[in-house]
Amino acid sequence: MTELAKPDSVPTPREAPTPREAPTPREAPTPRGASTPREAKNGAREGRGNATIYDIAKVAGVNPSTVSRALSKPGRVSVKTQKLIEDAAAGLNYHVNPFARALPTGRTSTLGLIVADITNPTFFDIIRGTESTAAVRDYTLVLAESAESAVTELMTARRLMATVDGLILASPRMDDDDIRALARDKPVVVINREVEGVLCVVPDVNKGIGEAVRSLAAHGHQKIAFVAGPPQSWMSGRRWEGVQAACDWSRLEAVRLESTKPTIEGGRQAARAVRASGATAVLTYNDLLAIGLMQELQAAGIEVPGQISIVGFDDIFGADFTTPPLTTVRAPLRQSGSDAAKLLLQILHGGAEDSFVVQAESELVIRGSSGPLVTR
Amino acid sequence: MTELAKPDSVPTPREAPTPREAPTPREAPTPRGASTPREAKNGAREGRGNATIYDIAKVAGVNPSTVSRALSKPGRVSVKTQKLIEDAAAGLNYHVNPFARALPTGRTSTLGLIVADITNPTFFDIIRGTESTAAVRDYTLVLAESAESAVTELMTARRLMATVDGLILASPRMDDDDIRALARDKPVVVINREVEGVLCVVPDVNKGIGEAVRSLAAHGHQKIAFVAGPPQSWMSGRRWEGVQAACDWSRLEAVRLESTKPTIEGGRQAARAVRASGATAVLTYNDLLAIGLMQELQAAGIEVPGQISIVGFDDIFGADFTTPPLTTVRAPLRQSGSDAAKLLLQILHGGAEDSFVVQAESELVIRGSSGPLVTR
DNA sequence: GTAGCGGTGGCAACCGATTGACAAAAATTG
DNA sequence: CAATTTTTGTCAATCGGTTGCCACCGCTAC
Repeated sequence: MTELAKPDSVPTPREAPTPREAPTPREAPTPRGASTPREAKNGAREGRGNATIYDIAKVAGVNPSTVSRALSKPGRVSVKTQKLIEDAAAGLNYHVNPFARALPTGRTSTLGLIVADITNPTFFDIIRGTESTAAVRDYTLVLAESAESAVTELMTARRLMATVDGLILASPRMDDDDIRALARDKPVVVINREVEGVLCVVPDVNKGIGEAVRSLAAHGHQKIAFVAGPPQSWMSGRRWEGVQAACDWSRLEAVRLESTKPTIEGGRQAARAVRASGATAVLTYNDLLAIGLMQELQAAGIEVPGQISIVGFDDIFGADFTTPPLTTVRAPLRQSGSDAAKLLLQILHGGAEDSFVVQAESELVIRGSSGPLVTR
Repeated sequence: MTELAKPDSVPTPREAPTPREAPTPREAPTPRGASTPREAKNGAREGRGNATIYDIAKVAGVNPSTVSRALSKPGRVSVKTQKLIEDAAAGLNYHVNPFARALPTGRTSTLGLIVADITNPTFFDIIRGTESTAAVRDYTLVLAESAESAVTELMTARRLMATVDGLILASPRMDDDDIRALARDKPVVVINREVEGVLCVVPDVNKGIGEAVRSLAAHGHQKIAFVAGPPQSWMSGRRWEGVQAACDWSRLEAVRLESTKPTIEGGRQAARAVRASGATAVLTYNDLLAIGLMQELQAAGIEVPGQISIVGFDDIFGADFTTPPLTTVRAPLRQSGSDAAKLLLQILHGGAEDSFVVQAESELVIRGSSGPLVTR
């Protein structure tokens, strides 16, 4: 059967297998790199490459398809053959080839995560959360960054789409429409932004903001400044609205100030505007701004919180290293990452709603940078 | 030939192609999910799934293999066909299927990175460096963590090995032998540890340590304590040796103290031993230990640096948030990550030595936590 | 005794791209 | 203009799993 006894060339393609006794054509030793004299000792599989289901099949004396079933469809084969195959697999130290599996099925056991800027510590916790939940379910995390550019982001997303089962977009910069287009292809979850028709994980900012404003009001502050983040940031808008609402409720005055960039440097630059505003308490779009602001104010001889209270946002790593430690509205970053991954996994397996917003809780963490005014 | 004269079905598989006129078997409309009545309108490729080289071939009127060559082997096909194919590809919005490519070739355009603990900020910069260089060369980064366990680490590494072209191990916890075994399979680069016979990227600790010790000596310190990291940490050992050598050279006394864990908490716990040691200056295995130590000493009313100088290691994010800001021996973390990726890419393409140690430079960053003793 | 039936296992067709071998066409040369 | 070399394109096999369909097996039931 399938005698490829041809001296060279003409490999007798798929010769008619006499139905009953023809073994698999794999029997034929036609090594891929026949040109390279690597001399593959056939049968023992010692050379490059790992064991395949065909090897297992040979050892266990069954058909490859049976091996495939035994290994992925529990209950589809008899316990006896199951054991036989499992033993053979263990003996050969078998591991499935993810690519070979992905090709026909499309399943890759891989989740993609795109962050706007790996440099930004806010994303550290999101990455952590995502990686750890993914790992628990035996999914691998693929990480990419968009360098704060909407174009790069879209390109990166498209590239990742090909290799992952689902995609997580953390604080995406691209259009709502682009996101929806992506989501039509494969499951997508967005963190820190609401997009109609797409699964989103957004922290409930209002609780933490309410706590912060009430705390400031209780300490006698009357005018509160909010240092905003980048204009494209959906979150920045929400936080400002939250601050306004909470101030209205507590009958405080709220003013909005802009920042050049949401970094320590940006915080430093905002100091002048803050002082000019006459506010005695400041909430900033994120912790980095708060830290920069505090450094600059302190350098100018202003007491924190004696003369001005500062409250940040997020509670990033290091927020408690400052002197005084930073009071901040903690966003459940790690949980958001984790929730996003869970949601994605749920869709991939159980199946869930197509559109849903998860509300994680934010809370005020009172440290040293906020407090009563000290009149001297 | 091949008469499998089954009564019905029988899609005439791989019918002997009369060499000259038989069209490709793909022509036959036997959709995969024939059971699901999805009614794939044949030819226009509008349903699920993306365009393939077969679609391009059909549009351009050439053979699929020609398409493959046009798209990956520059110069192998004529400019005319090249253009024809590229246009068709663009028109169909074609993207290669990475799995289909990986299956025969083994190339995945993916790099794996395993870190001991995603929680540890030291790794953030390594991740950044790796991701950015990988991205520049159009490689994707796959991230995994080993939860500080040698066993998990090895398992994770084995899992990743299947999907990546090369692997980067940041501060690995596993055996030298296990690492070498991994390296036999695919290119491996180790960061922050030297393993005989494996490519390594290790910072040259001595320069920074020398600067630190000389600086302390210049400020009149005579006895220096080193708070060590985990016993399994190769780096911790090297740093202690460096401190000893530098102290010998400057004729200072060096004592080694142990820590329970390399975290802020561990630093706090080390405060007692530090005070008991009688040293007036401390170097710690990493910044986290330094920060915890400083917090605890300050809480006990000790002046930093007036009564005791503290020097950390690494210069992680946030090291300059403290009051006083932390003096530290900066390790080129980001560059290490980047170098590791570059090295890997070099092996995968150009080819380089099999064993090589890259020495990146460390340097002292003087901030506020070190200085002269203030006798009162 | 035979029809009916659920449980098992085998066959072969895929998934989409790559590549060695080779043939046809084109370009070069004598 | 024929002989030879170089391009250029085609064929078919292959990577390693997955899966629809069918055949066969041993049982029970009528």
